[in-house]
Amino acid sequence: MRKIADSTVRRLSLYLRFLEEFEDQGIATVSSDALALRGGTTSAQVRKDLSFFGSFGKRGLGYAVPELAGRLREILGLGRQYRVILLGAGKIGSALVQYRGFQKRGFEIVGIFDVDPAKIGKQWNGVEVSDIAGLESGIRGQSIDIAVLVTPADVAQELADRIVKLGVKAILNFAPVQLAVPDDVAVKNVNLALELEALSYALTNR
Amino acid sequence: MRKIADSTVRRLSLYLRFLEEFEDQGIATVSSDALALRGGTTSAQVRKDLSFFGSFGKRGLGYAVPELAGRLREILGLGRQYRVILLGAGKIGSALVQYRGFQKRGFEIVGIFDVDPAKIGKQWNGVEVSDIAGLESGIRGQSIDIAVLVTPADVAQELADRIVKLGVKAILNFAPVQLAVPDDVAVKNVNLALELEALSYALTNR
DNA sequence: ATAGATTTGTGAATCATTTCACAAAGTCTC
DNA sequence: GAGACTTTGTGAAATGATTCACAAATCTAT
Repeated sequence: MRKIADSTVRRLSLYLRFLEEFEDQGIATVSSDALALRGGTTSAQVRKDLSFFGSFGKRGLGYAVPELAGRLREILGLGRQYRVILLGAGKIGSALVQYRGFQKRGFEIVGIFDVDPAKIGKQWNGVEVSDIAGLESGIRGQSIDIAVLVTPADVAQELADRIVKLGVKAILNFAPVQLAVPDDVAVKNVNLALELEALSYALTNR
Repeated sequence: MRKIADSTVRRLSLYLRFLEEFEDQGIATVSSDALALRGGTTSAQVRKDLSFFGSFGKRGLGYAVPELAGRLREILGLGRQYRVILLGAGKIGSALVQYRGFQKRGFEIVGIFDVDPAKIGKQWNGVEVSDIAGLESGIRGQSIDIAVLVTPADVAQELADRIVKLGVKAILNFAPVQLAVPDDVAVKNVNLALELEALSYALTNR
């Protein structure tokens, strides 16, 4: 498959969200212009984004809302369950476990690991927190799709190495470090400090 | 000032973090190549990024670590305190309040607001949670630099409108919606669902 | 001092993304 | 069903971001 820009994939996710809104409102068809308006972009951008994957619209009419939503779910790979482990049972991890959007989209947390003896053994939303020392044996045989790294910066790389060795191909990294991983492992970073500093920059340079 | 790409600003933040690491290790000078290696980019990229703001290096030698760090702090506007309010006292909000990096970089949480009577009145890290109905009177006269939106999606836009009216020029938005704000207000989105779906896409299309 | 090795700063070239603009296909009205 | 109107899909053009490549500046060693 042709290389699709990251920005395009992000917009597809947005479009899907908007389509679901429209679906709830009982709207049957939508034009690229309406989608663009909702998402703060242009109609040409919407059509170009979709055109990478096929042609889903009807000229003169627009897109059938449920159909396009279905196609986008397919493209984004949302038609199945993903098995997720959480590395780090701190504040952010705790917030994530209870985040409903997680479950709703098919991302199921099947394991939580930490080093803190005070946390190990506790039940978190029906999942027991395990000792991270037993990571390898704990998930033996199970296939894990995504690992969420919510640890201090200084152990993030070491843990990334361990989960890569276990065959995990996708990492959502909250630790404020730049992870080094093989090319076939996808990493997305959520870096709060970076966002704040970008705001600081915006406030300073106006 | 010339328009600087968002990606450039993000990289500057990264460089600053690396420079601080080097400073801790007592390294006095660093080449664009060393910085690039640490950040997973190229030396030309580093030099180009910096060149938008001046020329800070010495040919044949590299960059003086503390000096460049200082310049970057200046460029990013990190030389001062920012007054931050938190809208929404949920799980994520709670995690943010205790996040040390926040304080360390000069972002001070001066107000927390929620609708839940069970939360109003509680002390969070020394800051009292206030009724969001009193937002306008609560911050009267105080200047607020940044608002962090950690609310359900359905009230996010309404709250954004209210804080924009109060003169806030920067918003960090955790709600999974696309906010509509005037051009002179900077918005950064942190959208967990989007990141997960980008990973889902990456896992699907390989 | 000189020669050779480094490393910056930056135009030019390349590569990537977005926007334009319009033919083709369809809808809607009367 | 004819004509006016809408809206898609997509090459081509424009804009934006990254990489190349090299002169100029400085350092190091002798």
